[in-house]
Amino acid sequence: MTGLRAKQKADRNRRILEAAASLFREVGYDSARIEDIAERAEVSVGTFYNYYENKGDILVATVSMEVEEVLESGKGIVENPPGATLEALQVLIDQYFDHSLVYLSKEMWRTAMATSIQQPESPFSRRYTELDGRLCDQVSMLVHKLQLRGAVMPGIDAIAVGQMVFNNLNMMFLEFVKDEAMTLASLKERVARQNKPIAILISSPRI
Amino acid sequence: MTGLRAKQKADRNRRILEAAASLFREVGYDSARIEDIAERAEVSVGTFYNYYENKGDILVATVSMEVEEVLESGKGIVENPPGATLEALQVLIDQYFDHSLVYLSKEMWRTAMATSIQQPESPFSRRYTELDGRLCDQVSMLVHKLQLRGAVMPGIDAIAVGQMVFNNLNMMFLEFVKDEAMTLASLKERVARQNKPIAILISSPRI
DNA sequence: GAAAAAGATTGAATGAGTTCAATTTTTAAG
DNA sequence: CTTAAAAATTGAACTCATTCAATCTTTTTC
Repeated sequence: MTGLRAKQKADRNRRILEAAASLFREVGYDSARIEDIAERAEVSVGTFYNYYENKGDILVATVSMEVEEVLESGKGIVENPPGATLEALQVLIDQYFDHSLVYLSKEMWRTAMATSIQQPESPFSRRYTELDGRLCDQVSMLVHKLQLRGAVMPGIDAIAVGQMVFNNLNMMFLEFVKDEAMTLASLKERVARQNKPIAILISSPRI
Repeated sequence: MTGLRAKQKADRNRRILEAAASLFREVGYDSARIEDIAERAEVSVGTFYNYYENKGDILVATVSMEVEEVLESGKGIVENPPGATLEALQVLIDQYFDHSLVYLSKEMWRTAMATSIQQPESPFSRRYTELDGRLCDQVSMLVHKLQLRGAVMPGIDAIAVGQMVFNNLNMMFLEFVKDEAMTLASLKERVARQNKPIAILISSPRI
């Protein structure tokens, strides 16, 4: 038996996720009613709740897919970063930022972040948090890689530095999505300024 | 005329805020119904909404009062910080953390933060964001003060460093309130480790 | 292949936050 | 003091998100 039940389940799950993602994009998160999502996915409201704990949950699921892409695209940069410390950090971080608004609006980010904070125990919030952790690790890995190459001084705690740089950029991104008027360019600029001191200080002195 | 209307307004506002704060403390945020808050404040539900845009708003207002106290208590440390850079930073930050759970539960922090993210335009969210900015400035001021004293090297961008340290501790605090199992002690420990590299690097070398 | 068990779906009912037209209270004008 | 205008209050009605007992579908058992 291939499992009819499993197949139907996977199919319904996909339909619900797609229905929600498209509706969120079309009318925004708040105006998308569960009833509408269910209708578009051709299931009942009750079934929706069988697949997702609540409305916020499905948004976080949508966002998680996005973060996964960002994570993937960062891999290449960590594999083979530019030589200078500050430049390497900026290239990776700008990559993160550039990806952020391709599929998601600031409003969607706000709601997703708010949900993951408010209900940290829900399965999709856990996934979001876990992905955040992996992004953080990626930054630490970059610092470590630069250290192996000699661009960053030995003896520096790469993990600690990576966490601080990541937490800073994450908080700055949060400010960015909170402020509709703030541009991507000004976000990058500000974070670049913040990264400069630490990047210079951890770099090996030129001989 | 002293303005009967103004007096009544201030009084109602105080009653609503106190009713909400006490109810949140007694039964938690979710279980406190607007109807109950209104009843305890001796106003109608409609009046509640005349003073606060929504339920989250009044929690953010409560939390803001708390942050104001933290800000105040930090002043003394910035005025006269310990000599060593890392120690000075830790004393200030631990002070922040110790204050955080005196009146507010993790659940209340989560909801307040989530609300201020989701509705950044509401008046009380603005206030919360502004207070966060002032906390950030306080950390920058500390770095600057240490710089004037010679503990931190001249030429370091104190504002940039302060922002990074603050954003990091803020994000770590967010992780802390998201995780019911995480203790205050382990939060402090982790942040201390993260602060160590930057604190050492910006410090003036011992002669 | 029939019957029982397990797993999913369903949508009407529930409940809490939010709105708004009617009403009351306060202030300003004559 | 009376009256008109402005400001606030009120609570019943409304809108969704969420729940759950009844029903239907799939799987397992014999």
